[in-house]
Amino acid sequence: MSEPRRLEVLRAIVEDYVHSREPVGSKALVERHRLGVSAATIRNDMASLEEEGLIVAPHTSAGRIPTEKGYRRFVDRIEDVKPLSPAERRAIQSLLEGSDDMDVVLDRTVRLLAQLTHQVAVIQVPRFSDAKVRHIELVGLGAGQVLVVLISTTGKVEQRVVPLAPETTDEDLHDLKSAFLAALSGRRMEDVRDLCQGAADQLPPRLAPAGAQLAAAVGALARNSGAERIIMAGTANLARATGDFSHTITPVLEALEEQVVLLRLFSEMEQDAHGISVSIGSEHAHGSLAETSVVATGYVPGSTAKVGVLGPTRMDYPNSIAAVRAVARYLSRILAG
Amino acid sequence: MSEPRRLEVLRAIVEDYVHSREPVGSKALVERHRLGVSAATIRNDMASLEEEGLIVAPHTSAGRIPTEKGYRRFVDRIEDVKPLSPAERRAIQSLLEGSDDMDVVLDRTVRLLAQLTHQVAVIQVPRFSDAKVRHIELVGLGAGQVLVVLISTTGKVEQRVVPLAPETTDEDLHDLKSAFLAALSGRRMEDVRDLCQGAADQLPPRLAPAGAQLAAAVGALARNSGAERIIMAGTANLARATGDFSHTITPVLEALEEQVVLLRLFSEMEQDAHGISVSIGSEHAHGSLAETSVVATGYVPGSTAKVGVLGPTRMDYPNSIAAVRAVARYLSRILAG
DNA sequence: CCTTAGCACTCGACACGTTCAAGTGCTAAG
DNA sequence: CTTAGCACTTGAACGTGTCGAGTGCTAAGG
Repeated sequence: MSEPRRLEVLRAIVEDYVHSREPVGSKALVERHRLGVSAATIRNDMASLEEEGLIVAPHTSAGRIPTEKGYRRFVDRIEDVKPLSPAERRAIQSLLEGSDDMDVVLDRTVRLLAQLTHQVAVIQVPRFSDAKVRHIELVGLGAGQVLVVLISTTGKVEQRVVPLAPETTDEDLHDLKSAFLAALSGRRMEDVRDLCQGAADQLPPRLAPAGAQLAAAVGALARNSGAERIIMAGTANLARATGDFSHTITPVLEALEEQVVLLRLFSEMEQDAHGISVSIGSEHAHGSLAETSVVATGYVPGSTAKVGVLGPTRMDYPNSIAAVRAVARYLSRILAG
Repeated sequence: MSEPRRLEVLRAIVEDYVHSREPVGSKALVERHRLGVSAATIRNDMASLEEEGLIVAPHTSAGRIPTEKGYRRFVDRIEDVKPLSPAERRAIQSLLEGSDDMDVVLDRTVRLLAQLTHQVAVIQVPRFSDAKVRHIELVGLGAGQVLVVLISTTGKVEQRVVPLAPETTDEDLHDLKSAFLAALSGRRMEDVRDLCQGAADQLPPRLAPAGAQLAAAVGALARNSGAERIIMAGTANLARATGDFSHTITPVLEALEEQVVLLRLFSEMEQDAHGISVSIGSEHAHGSLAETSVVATGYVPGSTAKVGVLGPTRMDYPNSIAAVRAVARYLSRILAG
């Protein structure tokens, strides 16, 4: 009962089960894989694997299916990521080339990844904690409304419409803009809120009320600029992959709408040796994602931002890992260029 | 066999079926509704309704379920929209008050509507075809990159990062900004593209290459500013409502990801007497939405922008109509204020 | 002409028993 | 350690019979 062969059996079971969605038995295994031994031997191996908790039999006379622990062992044993097919490489290349706005690139990427893996693809947009204030613009819209625009050194733009006393003139706005610009230009986004306060306090009394309101708005924008956000695509794949278990898809869709859950999950994942994180089923404590796995990796060196896919525990891990890694590499190359 | 009673029977069938999801028979009908006649009479009425094509029996000895035509007749007969419950009114009021950025308001609204109706809620963000250029800003980001910001009179901000020859100085940028601003300020968004071309042509030769690039970018932004967009929430409700028909939920989710389908659908809907559009099942030709209905209405007087819900044909139309109408009213009030 | 009671009829849902085959664990021999 | 053989378990599939919901029809009554 050699250990390497047992793991080979586990691999075969996982592969067949992912492919067929049905418990796989000893006989089918020796037929589909050249294992060089008979079904009886496989049965002995399976018994050991079951004792180890890597596979289970749903009922007495059915084949075995991998447990979460089994998937984990399987994933950990993946040594070299199989490269994508030329067609897939071409798809990535053609879809992502043509430098564009970051939001556009991320949007395309997430769709592409969903298509490549047939899973739900997710991208956490990078946060740039070291962003600084590059510019501020106050634009009167008439009707006592002012549009406040805050631009960071990373090219991120936040805007908000603020109601202001109608008697505020364009000159007043100009003065206010100068004051805020002087106080904030080049400062770190995290500090903006406090600095706004200070700037507003030093304004001439005539501008004080407007200044206070604007300070609050700018502060909110700065905080907003650091807000984490998630974009995704391919939720339809979830329905297709899950079969007819509507009770299992509902909580997942709910969790996906609550971006907070995913953000927490991402932040808790630990990268493995290949720089890719895989979280399987109940390994993440979020109950609504009990039967789903996540494969993710970072794509911006300095940041915690991640890109990945999410699907049923019974998913094609090698393919997902390969696609996620490839997409992340292209992505970071594009964003760096 | 009075016509009014027959329609009353149809109403009862629709209501019961929506509630129970099971074919409803004559006996159950007289028990649950005070129709004042016996089951036998109801049976005669049902036979007529079936002949009219308003209801069908899935098989010989089952109750009847409404056809699309039946739902249509039912919806057309809704005279006065039942008002929302006080609790629901309060929910709307408390969630939507506190004036904020439009995107934030729309985001909250779509979630609220999904919660109120237990359906998928959809909002088409308004396009403002009469928007004019309010401001342009060029912000150097270093590394030969420039952030182009285009602000419309409606407070909409579009931005894009453009690569530019690194030797372009801040002064050059200032000149370019002045040139574009002079050419575009106050002009209609639709004309921006052509005007950009003209402005770029008149630049001094030194700035011509940069100007051409920027002109292209600004033109793209202007067109982008008019792009239609859709936000939605409550996809999990779809899974819950659909039961275990995974084959019916998949194409719907796919259609929802393809915003184009929804935009087309919205544009093709015709408002009924109450200003609310209801499209039932195959009334809209989009195959993937064969068994789904849409209830929608406009919420910005001048625009085609719509807010609505989407769900299975077997949905609670009165409630959906009431919620959509109420939310649309609050929304337009907020956006107008 | 409409309503109603009664009745025969249809047909899916359900419960039950039987068969079938996949798959296992065990044992004994190589 | 591997393997063939075999008894055993058990879910899935199938056929059968019963049950009941629901219908359509007919004939009688207002």
